[in-house]
Order: sequence, then C-alpha cells, then structure tokens
Amino acid sequence: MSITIKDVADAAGVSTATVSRALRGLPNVDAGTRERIQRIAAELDYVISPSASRLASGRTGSIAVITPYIARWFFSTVLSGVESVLQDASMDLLLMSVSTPDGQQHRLPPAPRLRRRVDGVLVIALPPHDQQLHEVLALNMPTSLIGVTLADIPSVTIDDVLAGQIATQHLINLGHTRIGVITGAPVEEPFTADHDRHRGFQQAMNAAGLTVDPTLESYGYFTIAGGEQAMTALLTQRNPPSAVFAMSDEMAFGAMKAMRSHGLQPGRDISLVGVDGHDMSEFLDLTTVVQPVQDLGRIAAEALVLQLRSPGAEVEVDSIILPTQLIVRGSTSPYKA
Amino acid sequence: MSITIKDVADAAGVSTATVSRALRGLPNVDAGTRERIQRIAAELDYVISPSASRLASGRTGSIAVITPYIARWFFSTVLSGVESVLQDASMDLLLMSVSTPDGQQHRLPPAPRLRRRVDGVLVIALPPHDQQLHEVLALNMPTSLIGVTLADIPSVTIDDVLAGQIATQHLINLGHTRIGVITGAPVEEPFTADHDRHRGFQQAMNAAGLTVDPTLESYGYFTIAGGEQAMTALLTQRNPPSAVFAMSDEMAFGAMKAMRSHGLQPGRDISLVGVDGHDMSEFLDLTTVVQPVQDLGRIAAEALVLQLRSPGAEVEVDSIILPTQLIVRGSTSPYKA
DNA sequence: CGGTGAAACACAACCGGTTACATCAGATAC
DNA sequence: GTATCTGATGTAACCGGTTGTGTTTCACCG
Repeated sequence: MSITIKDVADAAGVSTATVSRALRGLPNVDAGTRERIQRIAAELDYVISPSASRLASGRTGSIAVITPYIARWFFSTVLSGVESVLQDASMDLLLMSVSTPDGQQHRLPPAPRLRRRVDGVLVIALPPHDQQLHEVLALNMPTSLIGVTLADIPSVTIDDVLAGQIATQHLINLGHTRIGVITGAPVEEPFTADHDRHRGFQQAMNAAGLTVDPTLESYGYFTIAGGEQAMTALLTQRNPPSAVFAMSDEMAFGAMKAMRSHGLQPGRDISLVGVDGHDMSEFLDLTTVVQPVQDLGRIAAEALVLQLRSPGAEVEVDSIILPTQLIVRGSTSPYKA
Repeated sequence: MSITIKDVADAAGVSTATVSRALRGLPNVDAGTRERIQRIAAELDYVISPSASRLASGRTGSIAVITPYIARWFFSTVLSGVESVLQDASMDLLLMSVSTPDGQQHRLPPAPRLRRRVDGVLVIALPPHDQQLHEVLALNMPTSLIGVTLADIPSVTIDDVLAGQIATQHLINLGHTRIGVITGAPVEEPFTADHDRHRGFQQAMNAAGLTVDPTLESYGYFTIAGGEQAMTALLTQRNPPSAVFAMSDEMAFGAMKAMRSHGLQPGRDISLVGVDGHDMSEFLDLTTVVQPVQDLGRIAAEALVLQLRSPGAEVEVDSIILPTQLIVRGSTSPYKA
C-alpha cells in the first residue's frame, strides 16, 4: 500500500496529530519539527488521502460547476476563468452539465449528486426559473450565480439592461430609426439576460422617441442557426429594418449569414450589433458590446472560495456587476436613406 | 447532522452491512429486505457519504480530465462528449487544465493533484513529449488519450495522416499544383496531430508527383490570429500558392481574414481547406475534413469507464481510430491558370 | 432424522485522516 | 521556590461507510 500519515509520523518520531498540523500549516507546531516533518513527508513521497481528510474534516475541498452547455463559447469561456481560480486555490472542480450536449435528453438532475460531495456550487447562466436551479439552491449550500441574478443569492453579471441600451443607442446615434431585434427565446420569464437586454433596447428606443415595431422582433435562440432564421424573417418583411440588434454575437453571426444570402452586406446595407465579444467577432468585423466573460467566472469563483474560507463569517450577499464596452467595427454605419 | 447508514439500518432493523449491500445492488440480500431498505432510505432522504465510501472502498468514482485549453472549440467539444458519458456513468468529472508553453500561467503540474484522488485519467491532446503528460502517465493509473497516440497507452484519435492526405488530395484533384500549408508550431516532435497531418500532406503531394515548396509552409499555432499571420506570410511571397491547406479550421478562419485583407476571396482567388468541422466552418463556407470531435471524447470516456468497471481483467490496450469526412464547400474550387 | 450447504444477515475490523482534550516541559510571575 | 501560563505534542474518539469472516436459518437429501 501507499504511505500513510502514520508512516510519516513514525519516521519523524511524532504523532499523526502533529504531522497533520505540521503539513497543513496550523499553529502550535515547532518550526524545526514542522520542517523536519515536511522533509520526511517529501522524502517518503507522502500524499494525503483526500477521502480520509474529507471524511474526518467534513470539507470536500471541491466546488461544482453547473452549466447548461459546455461546448458553447460563453460557457466554456466562463468555465476557463473558474478553473483557473479554483486551480490556484487548490480546489477540485466538478463539472456537471444539465442537458446533454446534442439534445434534450432527460438526465438525472444535478442536485442529488451534489449533496455531501462539494462545499459550494457555481451556476452558469441557468434561466432564473429553471427547476434544476432551484433544486440546487434548495440544498442551501454556498452558491454563486454567473450571468443570472436572483434575490438573496450572490451573483456576478454584467448590466444586461445597460448592454441593451448601449447597443441600441449606438444604432440610434448612427441615425437609424427602424431597428430590429433578435432576441433569445420567447419566454415571459423575467430577469434572463435576453429579457434584460430587451428592456434596455426598449428604454433606448423610448428615450429616443422611437417606436418598437413588434413585427421587427425575432427569436434566435442564442444559436447561429437561430440567428440566421431570425434575420431571414426580418429581411423577408414588407418593410425590413435598417439596423438590427442581436442579443448575442453568435446570433449576429447567423444574421450575417442570412444577410449575405440575400445579397446584403453587414455595415453597408444593414447595420448589425451584437453582445458578447466573441472570439470571432473581431474576425467577422462585428460591432459588439463586449462583456468580460472570463472575468465573470473568475470573480464568481474567487468570491465563492473566499466565502468558503471565511470561518462562519456571514459574507454579505452581494451581486457584482462587471462593466461592458462597446467596440465599434465595420458591421455598423450611419443610416443612409 | 445528516442521516447516516446507521440510521437507515436501525430504521430497517438490519445491520449497516446489509444496508450497504442492499443499496448497492450486491447479491445475497433478500428481495423483500432490499426493497424495504430502499424505501426507508428514500423516506429518510438518505444520501451516501462519498468520502466515507471512497475511504472504505478505495475507489473514488471520479475521473480527471486534463486539457491544455478549456475555452477552445476542439477542447470544449471533446469535453462535452466526455461529460455526457461520465454523467451517465455516475462518475465525477474533475477538470484540470495544464499550463502550456505559450500560456504564461505557471501553475503546479496536475500529476500530484491526481494521486489518490481519481480512478482514471483522460488526457486531451497534450503534445506527446509534454513533460506533464509523462508525469501523469508515470502515475500508472488507468488512462486514455484523446487526440494523441503513444505506445502502450489506449487512445482515441482520427487518422491524422489520412486527414492530411484527404485535404491535400482534394486540392490536387481540383488541379492545384502550387499548394501552401499552414501548420501548427515549428516542433520536431513526432506524432503530434499537425505533424501527422503534415505527413499526409507530403504523401499526397509526393504521390501526385508534386514538390513541397518549403517556402510555402507557414506556422499558424492553431489560432485564428496565427492563421491570419501565416496566410499573410504566404500571400506576400513572390509566388503565392493557388491553394492552401490549413491544419485546423480556426487557422483557416484566420487565413480567410488575411485573404480578404488582400482583396482575395476564398474559393475564387485561392482555394482553402481546413480540418476539424468547426461550428463556424459551415457558416464561413469553408471546405474541411470533419472529425467527430465530440465522439472522440465520448468514446474515450466510455472505454475508460469500461476498463474501470471490468474487475482486474486486463483490457487490451487498443487505440481507436474514428473516421473523418471531407465536406466540400465554397472555399475550394478548380484551379484556373 | 441427522447431515449438508447455501442464502441471508450480523459482527467488527478496517480505510486514513482530523481534532477536542489531556499532558508535559519550560518560561514567567510573584 | 512554587503557582501559573503557554506553546508543543500525544491520546484517542470520531468521520461514515465497506467487506472478510462468522453465525443462523432452513430447504434438501440420503
């Protein structure tokens, strides 16, 4: 078998308790003793047993990340931010997605698989009314949300209303008045990202005294294909918009494709603005409201780790809002009648 | 505190041993007894303690996934395949990314963090000579590689030589003779994906009696930006190629951008073929050799789970090769002098 | 009807740490 | 010189399961 703490203790001529304290940096250990124990442990190539440590201490040293998608840009980028922080904090990252990658297959919900298994949970952009989300919250363990806000739960997001406003205002400033919008899904649930961005859109329109034409709203489901369909729908109207606000870059990509199919060029014939700052947006010359996606994950993870490390101290529930930035590229241009 | 197996045992009037066997479906438990125990456990909302179970049994029920990148398309797509399988197998997925030569992050290597912590390891496309990879292999635990092959280690890949051949042959079939290539990094390490694809490229060229012009080889580092630079280098030659084989779709995207910057149109002025089947390749009308990326992860995970479940039986080390498929789109066209 | 064996279950020894509490030596205080 | 305190360390009771080794029951057989 492998080396146990007992072996180290014997080799160092101390008790396992002292070894445990010495290796974990606890106080009340003589500096010399600690050093000797560390040396011996290294020599013996001793590795602590996480299972035993967890069982005895009650802490698992791991955090679950729950996400609806793994392979989509936004989610994998958030995940990379989270991972980097957890790695530095020496915490294990348990990855769980709540839907199968290809389809809507029914798999067992994550909540039961979390109990007694992790110290905290990070949830990426699940709809605020999602049942699985609430099952997770019902576990009542330290949790942080990313990309969603919910009362009394810590969260890290951008100001989606503002993002919608900024994007829309940009189009308005360029002189556009007939502005279309490609939203996510036709849900009436409040507070989702697309809902908020839509509110920002409306506010900007209203503030400018412009009408929101309901026939210029189309659903893109946050996918490229969806964005393409949505844009096609807008273009085949009797009176198409001169500018379009797509609520995600990926939908904007789809929209660009639809425009090309119709012989139109983004920025020349129709202005298009997205939200995200997707890797490809620069490549495709898309004007977009950039959000610091990796930081969303990073900061949420940092906050959670901090909370787990602060002994009992009731960390105040705060929702952190990160800034966005409009990057103007070739896909938007002044309105020409 | 929460319910323990003892509570269930008492409530059912049996020993903890019987509860343990009953709930895990082991034999030698009366059908009636088992049912009763299951019912009582459910009523009590009993959840087994993973730590205790792991400590006692020696199995962790979790698998580590080691990857150089999380947010890149190939890696996150593989990961999604892996996750789906592990979820179905009720195994925990520990995600760890490793620092890479180009990534400046100096973080502790994954190998030490694996010991006693997971039952098996899945490694995604680490260079075959990577030190961290070999540290992981030295742990001598069940391991499967994805996107790399190494002697005596199970792996799941595509035939990269063949992929290179197919892509190149496609260009040759179209009548191109002056063919450039955008490879990954200037390494002399054998057996990496780009090395193999390059070999396929050479083989196809040789078989067709064409010369491989070393000045038409450029490094794209598997990134969009790198592909753009590489293509720019090719275009600014005194005698540019009429067709280019980019060893990944993302580098091909960059190449497309470079072409546009030079007023050239992919498929009309210069033919371009990639490898991957990236989500955006259809959108950008890129001809590419599609590899089943998600299946790579899925199948590797399935094999590993199977190995872990087969009791001691020496599963033969086999490297699985998945098929690729050339998808011809608008970025390639016949050579016109 | 005693012998036999298998099925069903109980006992208890682990698995390998953590930590409250006890102990002990040396320093400080008086 | 003794009482007191403090820092360093040992003792041992857990943490909550798993599993090898009995023990009991009972059907089956000669």
